[in-house]
Amino acid sequence: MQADFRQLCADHGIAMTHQRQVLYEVMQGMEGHPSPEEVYALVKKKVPAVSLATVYKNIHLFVESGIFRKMSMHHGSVRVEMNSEDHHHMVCSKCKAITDIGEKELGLSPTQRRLSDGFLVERYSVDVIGLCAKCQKA
Amino acid sequence: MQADFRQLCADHGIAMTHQRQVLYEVMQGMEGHPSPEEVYALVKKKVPAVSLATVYKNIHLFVESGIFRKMSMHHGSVRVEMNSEDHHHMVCSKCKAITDIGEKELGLSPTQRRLSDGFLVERYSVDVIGLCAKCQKA
DNA sequence: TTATCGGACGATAATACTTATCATCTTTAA
DNA sequence: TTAAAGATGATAAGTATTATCGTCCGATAA
Repeated sequence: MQADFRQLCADHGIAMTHQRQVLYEVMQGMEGHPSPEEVYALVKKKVPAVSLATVYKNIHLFVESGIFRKMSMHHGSVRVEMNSEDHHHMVCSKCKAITDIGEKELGLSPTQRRLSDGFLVERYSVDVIGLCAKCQKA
Repeated sequence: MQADFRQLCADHGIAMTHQRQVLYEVMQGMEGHPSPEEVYALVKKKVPAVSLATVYKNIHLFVESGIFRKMSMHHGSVRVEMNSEDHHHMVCSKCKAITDIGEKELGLSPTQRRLSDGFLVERYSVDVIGLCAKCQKA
């Protein structure tokens, strides 16, 4: 599996380092939209000398090189998307909780590949704003 | 028109002050997604003694009371939506430029009012990620 | 109109998050 | 194996935002 990560790095044109490997594995094991601090805390358990700056730098590197996808909206800090399925987000306007919802379940399948001004579509990202079940009761 | 703003404040349950009125009028005159600093710069021309903190506090107040809508995604700072038409956003994955696109033009009209886990839909906010015309050439 | 009181204001300190700097160490490629 | 390029850790600095607090303003009642 170290070989796997080495290959992944090669495929994405970045150097393979021990810190990056641990960071990648830790992030793979997390769900939802972890913050840099949360990732840092876990990486530190395996590499106590790791620096927060390294975590930030490599999260950005992973995002830029396409290994992970960024989803920073609605949080006060940078977040990375750990759900690799096609999905969107439900955002509660009251408690701000963010829940994933599958593309199919959302029942929204845009097809246009080119929009006004010649904008070339890569993908759609939908936020459904509303009230979660818990906040409806209150 | 001062009476208008007074009424608006009353309708939204907030007190009317000179600073708030100027802030509101300045923001009404801005397009796109101005940052607090940009708003502050303009307000300062009319009320030189205004504090940046007041601008922040009242932008939040306007958003919380429903006078304006927040759209903070993709920017490094809080942004307010000045386009009152129903619309979504096209985000260039290369240059990060954000352009509005009308609801109709997007060709996406979701209808579901209730989603999984009983989530009650208020509205949909769609970000189209892709390449703007300029970045496609380069 | 004036007195009163709660909320709003301005100045600025503090905080949260993120990035920059730089000396040292590790990877990569020859 | 070795030199060059790049990565790391420690920490300073930067950016955006929020908290604090003494003073002042605006809404209400008299």
